Amino acid sequence: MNEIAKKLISWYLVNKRDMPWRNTTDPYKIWLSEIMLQQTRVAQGMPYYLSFINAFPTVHDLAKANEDEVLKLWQGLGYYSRARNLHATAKFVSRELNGLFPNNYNGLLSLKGVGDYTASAIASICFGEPKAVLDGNVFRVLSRVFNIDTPINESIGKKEFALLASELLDKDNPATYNQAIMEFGAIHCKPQSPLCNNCILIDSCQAYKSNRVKELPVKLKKIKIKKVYYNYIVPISHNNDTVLVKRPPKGIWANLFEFPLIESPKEITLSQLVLSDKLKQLGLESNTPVLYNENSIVHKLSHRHIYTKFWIIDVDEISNNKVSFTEIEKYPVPVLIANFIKDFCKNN
DNA sequence: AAAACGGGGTC
DNA sequence: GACCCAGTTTT
Repeated sequence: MNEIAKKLISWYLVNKRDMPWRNTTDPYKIWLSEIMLQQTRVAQGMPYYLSFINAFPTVHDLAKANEDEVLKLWQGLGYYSRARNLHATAKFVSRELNGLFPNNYNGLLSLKGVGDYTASAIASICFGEPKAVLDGNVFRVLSRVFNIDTPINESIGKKEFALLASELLDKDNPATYNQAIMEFGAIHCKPQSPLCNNCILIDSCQAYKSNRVKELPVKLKKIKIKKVYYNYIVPISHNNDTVLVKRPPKGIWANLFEFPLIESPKEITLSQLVLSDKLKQLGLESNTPVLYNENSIVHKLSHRHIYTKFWIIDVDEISNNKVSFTEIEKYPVPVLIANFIKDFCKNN
């Protein structure tokens, strides 16, 4: 075993955090944890993992659920295609594979929602297959230890780091090694304020030697944030019913529920809202909308800022997509909508 | 190769 | 405000 792998594993055995998915090699649990932790911090994913295992102890239980139930439990975790792919894969494994997950990298890679990282993680942790994981932590640790400034989000960089990662892998113990380098990146070789003054790799770290730790890893192509303007129409009937509609199966918040939505190129006023014939299409032209929030609520996602206004309309009766406020919490909704419902119910 | 896809933590 | 997180899929 190479010297760096040896040090990482020694460090890991002493410093690893105790996590529920670290006490098992059950592919179902490892798979679930890996999907949940894609682009997600452990602290954020943990409560979701526990509630999923509680609700769906086996892949068969998850397979039997409705997609709405799965999305509801996923609510707030983001990247909802993960939840839909999770459910689809559970149904596939339960029904087509007799509940047995593929036991190798290539088989795992064919599952929906399982890419190179996740297939490597499951294959190594559950089956001891010598595949090196390459995630944000590994990019960071390797870029620093070897002082590599190739951009990690371009294909040339991915190839270079993938080669290096597989060379460094301890092929006799890929499960421990992979978790060790990720854990080391997560809690020691952190993005900001890495703990260089007390580091097991201090003698090996080329970036530290060159005082370049802060600059690594290099990532190019900053994402551009788009502004969008959402006007939600919230009908309220006398007996406390409202309307929720299901979003389309593609795009942001796919298959989640929301109030009827009118998008506009910029913020609009009441008169502009009434002029739009959308209200007519919705059959909600009986009464005048009342703006609920004086200032637009800015909901910030990584790639867009959503400027949101909620408009309340009193109506006599609701014909389509009727939802009672007493049952509204059963529907999976974006955090933006959940926040509104919470605030609205507090004040009414 | 680039864009789309969430929400929350940290500095 | 900018960056990042146990990335994958679609365009």
